[in-house]
Amino acid sequence: MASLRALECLVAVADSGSITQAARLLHSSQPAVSHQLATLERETGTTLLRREPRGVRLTPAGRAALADARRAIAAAASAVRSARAAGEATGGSLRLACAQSLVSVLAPVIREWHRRHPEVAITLRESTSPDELHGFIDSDEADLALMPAPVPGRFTTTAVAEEEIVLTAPTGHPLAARPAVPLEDLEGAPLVHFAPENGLSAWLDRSFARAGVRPEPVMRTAVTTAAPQLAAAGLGIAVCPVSAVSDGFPGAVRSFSPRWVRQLVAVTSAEPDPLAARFIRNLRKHGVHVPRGVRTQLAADNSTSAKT
Amino acid sequence: MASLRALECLVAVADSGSITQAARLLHSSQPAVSHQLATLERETGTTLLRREPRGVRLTPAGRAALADARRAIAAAASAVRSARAAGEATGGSLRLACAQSLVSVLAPVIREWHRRHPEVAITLRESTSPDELHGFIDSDEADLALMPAPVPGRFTTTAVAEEEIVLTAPTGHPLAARPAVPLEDLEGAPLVHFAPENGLSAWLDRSFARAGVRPEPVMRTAVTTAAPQLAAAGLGIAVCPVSAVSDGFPGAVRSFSPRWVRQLVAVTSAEPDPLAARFIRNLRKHGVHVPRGVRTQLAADNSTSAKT
DNA sequence: AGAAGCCATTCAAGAATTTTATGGCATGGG
DNA sequence: CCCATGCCATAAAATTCTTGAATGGCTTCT
Repeated sequence: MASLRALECLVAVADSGSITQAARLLHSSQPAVSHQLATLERETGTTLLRREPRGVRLTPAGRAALADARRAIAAAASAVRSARAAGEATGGSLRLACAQSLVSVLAPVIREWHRRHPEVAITLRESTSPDELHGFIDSDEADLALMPAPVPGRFTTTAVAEEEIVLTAPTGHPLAARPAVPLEDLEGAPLVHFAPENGLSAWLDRSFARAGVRPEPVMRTAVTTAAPQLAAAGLGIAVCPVSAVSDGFPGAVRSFSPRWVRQLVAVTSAEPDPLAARFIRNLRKHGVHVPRGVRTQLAADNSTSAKT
Repeated sequence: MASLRALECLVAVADSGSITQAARLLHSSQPAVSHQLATLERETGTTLLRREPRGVRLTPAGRAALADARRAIAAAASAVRSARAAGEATGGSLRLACAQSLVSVLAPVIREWHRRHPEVAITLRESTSPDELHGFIDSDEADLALMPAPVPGRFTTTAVAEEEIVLTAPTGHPLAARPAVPLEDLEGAPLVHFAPENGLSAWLDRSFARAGVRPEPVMRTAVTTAAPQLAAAGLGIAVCPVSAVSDGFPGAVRSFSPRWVRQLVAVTSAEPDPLAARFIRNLRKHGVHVPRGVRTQLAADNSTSAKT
């Protein structure tokens, strides 16, 4: 393969009409350029330029190579420029993934990011299944996933925020009578649960089991935001992240007592690359907006990147 | 500037997902590739790939550089391919120039050439002025010019063909009574001459002077092919290359006695480059078709390229 | 004739690349 | 549990490339 240097020499010679001048342009010596050109001619098997008393001029073969040589040089320069831009968050692309229920959490961060880094192309995939999110990272379909803890240990996680788990119920429901509800009170309560493909399903079951409480599932939905809606419609209560409760929710929303929160973490397959790292910083710094005025708490300062 | 080698490494790593594999693809050793990538990362100031236990994967910055890297490599390869193609007459472009009157001589050669080398882009400029043709070569606006001898000594010329100079006259003109006309007979004859900007003008004058004969110019035209037409229309006689006499010419055409020919030469600014040289060979070999059955004679075999 | 500009060649120094050898780390099988 | 395997990084040596200095040939201009 022809070296880029040789192609630069060809271009410089074409532009200046002389090897000596080209050497000056390239901050090099005349024999060096001469040699590069000779090498290129040997490789192409043709004369690229005619040597004349007052300089050189391109042969048709030289002209033929010239355009591509310019392209090659430009592309190489562009390659390092693109990489550098991505490193400085002024270019490149960032592929995000997140749990479906967290889109509303992520959206304002993305909006703010895009305002500050309009050159970075953002892609967002969402999923209700933690396994699928893990798969996105494993198979390198996403650079970074935002999802609730816990996460398998093979990933690198950065704690980003905490999200409150709340009880939702129809207005006037007995459980909603108190400002904060002990988890034990859910024993036997009619629960709008989640379908197994929704990651919340297994997680809630684990949490209930750990607390020794057994609500009564009356139905299941895969759509996270649907559960509180269904509950408000009178089917029972629902337990879900506060981010799944839409603005203008037509039911009651109550904290648990004690407050119940889960970690939101940024997941990468290893130490985050510069672009992802910067996004993660934004994620933590920018704060996370959650509907209905219930503020998701920012992670404590000591929640740094950690391979669990 | 990033070396092409480093970009190749990046591409190979992206394709194979591992530095070791990439090294195999590149017929190189693993540390060599590793080192190239490290250099590239140093130059771009970012990590291009994340090292993981089972290989590596690109960071966003790596992805950003990847597309351009591929382009650069492709363009570089294309550059040498283009040059090689031009050297073998399977590509490139050839810029021809010729005396206006010789278009009819050149046309069939170009047609045949184009049939055999369809990938070579041919450009043809024409001019009635030898000086302008010389200028095309001097200023590198043309690779090769076909024109009548003589040519200033600074050029390299290759004799290509001989072209007969003929007398044209209205049918029944006294000078046309004989099958071949001695040049002396033109003394005092009414001549349709050429305008000064037409190269034939000065050349004819020189030739007449050398022969000691003085025809009587009755008018002048800059358009070579117009002279025989005007002569046939009754204005007098005309002396011009046989190639300027169109097919179906409505007058008499006579050779001189002895035959009067002029050399047609291919002019280049120096030793012709491979593509031009090949075209010149075609020019000589293919033979030159001339209207009205009067064959232009091929140059003798010993008329080789020569710096006069 | 001499000066100046341009290019090719030669040769030695310097730089960059590659190889060889080695070590750390994680994974998977006996 | 331990070893074999596969991956990458590092270090040092060898090789290869590239460059620079000096020189000579050529042509043109003065």
